[in-house]
Amino acid sequence: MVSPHAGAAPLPLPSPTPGAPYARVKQHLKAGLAAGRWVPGERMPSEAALVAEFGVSRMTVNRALRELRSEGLVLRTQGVGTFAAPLHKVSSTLTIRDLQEEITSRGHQHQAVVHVQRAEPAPAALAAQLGVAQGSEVFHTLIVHFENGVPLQCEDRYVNPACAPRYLQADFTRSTPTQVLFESTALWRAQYSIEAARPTAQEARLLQIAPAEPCLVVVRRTFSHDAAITIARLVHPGSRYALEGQFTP
Amino acid sequence: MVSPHAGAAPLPLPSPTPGAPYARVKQHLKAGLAAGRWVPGERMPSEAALVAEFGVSRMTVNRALRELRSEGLVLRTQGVGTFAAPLHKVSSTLTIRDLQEEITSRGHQHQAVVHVQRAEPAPAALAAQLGVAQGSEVFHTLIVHFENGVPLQCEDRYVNPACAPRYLQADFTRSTPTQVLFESTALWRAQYSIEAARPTAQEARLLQIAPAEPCLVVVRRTFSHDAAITIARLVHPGSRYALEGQFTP
DNA sequence: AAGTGGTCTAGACCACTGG
DNA sequence: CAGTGGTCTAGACCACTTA
Repeated sequence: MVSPHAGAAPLPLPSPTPGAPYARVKQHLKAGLAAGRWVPGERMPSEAALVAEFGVSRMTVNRALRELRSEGLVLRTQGVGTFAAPLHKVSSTLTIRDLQEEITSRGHQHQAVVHVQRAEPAPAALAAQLGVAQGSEVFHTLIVHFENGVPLQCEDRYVNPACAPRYLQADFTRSTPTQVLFESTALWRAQYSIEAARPTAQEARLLQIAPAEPCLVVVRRTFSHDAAITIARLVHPGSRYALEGQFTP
Repeated sequence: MVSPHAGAAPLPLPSPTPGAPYARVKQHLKAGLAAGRWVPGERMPSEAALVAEFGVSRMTVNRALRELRSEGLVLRTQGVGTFAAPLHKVSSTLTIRDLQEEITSRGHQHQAVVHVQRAEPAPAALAAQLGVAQGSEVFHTLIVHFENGVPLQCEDRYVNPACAPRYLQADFTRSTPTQVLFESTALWRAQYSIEAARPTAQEARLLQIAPAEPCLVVVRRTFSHDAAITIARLVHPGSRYALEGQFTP
């Protein structure tokens, strides 16, 4: 047969399962895993076995298995075999969205009030984290974000000037620091810390909440290669904001 | 040439870049994106162009591009082309680990105290969320987890009996509810909500904290297919616990 | 030595988009 | 129509593990 499609019968062929062959193989295995057909750690059919079972080429079943592995559903070891992944590791991932994107996607109005936008000498601890000389100037912004007039986030941010020399020229009532910083930078990595804490006196005032109200505090450090780009402290009133996410294996 | 390797020159050939060809193509594009060679939204080389440039087969560049898309770095549209992904979406993912795993991986001691472990008639709201008849019995556990003797998490959990009939027989001082529930279930999905809030009076007492201390509250609903397995409210003292995570594109 | 996964190729057909 | 991505194949060579 010259090609998989050229050789197909001219009839519409009641396809056993719709979709591309690699997807059918993948779906079959996924269903088996969901049904507990293979206990975690148990050996699963080899590529050769699946080739025989489905009558497809090895590349096709290989792709199905490769994707299942990238989804964390199976473990594969060269020379050994494919195994159902032990799902004991209940670590999962949560999606964090950009606040402004979140607000506008809800169809609500986003508004930003800029309280600080200037260069400042960096305190020692901060200078170390940003990787700049102690006492050298860094950019500092303090912005409060509103959703339909309600203060939702207090964003206290320091930026490494070497990474974004024009940062202070931006109009943060129109675009957000995130947009300004990352519109040109393509690849970066970030560290998060999420905790519950009381706001500082200033934060309570800016967010118009009681000083004792619990707040969700996200600290985000962003790096490009090894240079630190920015450190942000994002404070949200606990009564008005929750991080939500989904996880599907 | 019969095979890519069979046809290779007998010389060791100073390989231009180490690694598999598809990985080289992928890495080349990734580096270009990191360097800003293509502005977000800009058109990138077609598969045919990359085939010519790297002297590899189309399947190979296709795999590289497919993986880049699954990593969210490029967008592809059939009949149109491949484009650098707009990085405006600064949504990122955060890893949530199982608390017990976290404690033991720190080399610390984990301890659990069980305060409630019984079947109860489900309140209306809960019955709806678990998808059981109102007033029917559900399993309820209330467990406090300690790290080296310090209370770190108050776990209030309801379980759908149909999904785990033997749940109440477990010894939760030895294994955790998570382990008991998911040692057999292979595929599931979960919804998270993370917020800052004050503890209830009972929670404050169990966690040995002041009633006004901010707490990090994680509510996790877990489903299998469409049946709800369990709903858990995990309360952590803000002063003792933070969720931490990394994000790399 | 046999079995397994990891990878590559050359060429093919298809569906879709755009001019 | 030409160009693009989406997919499949049959066969190949390799590295690795296990017996």
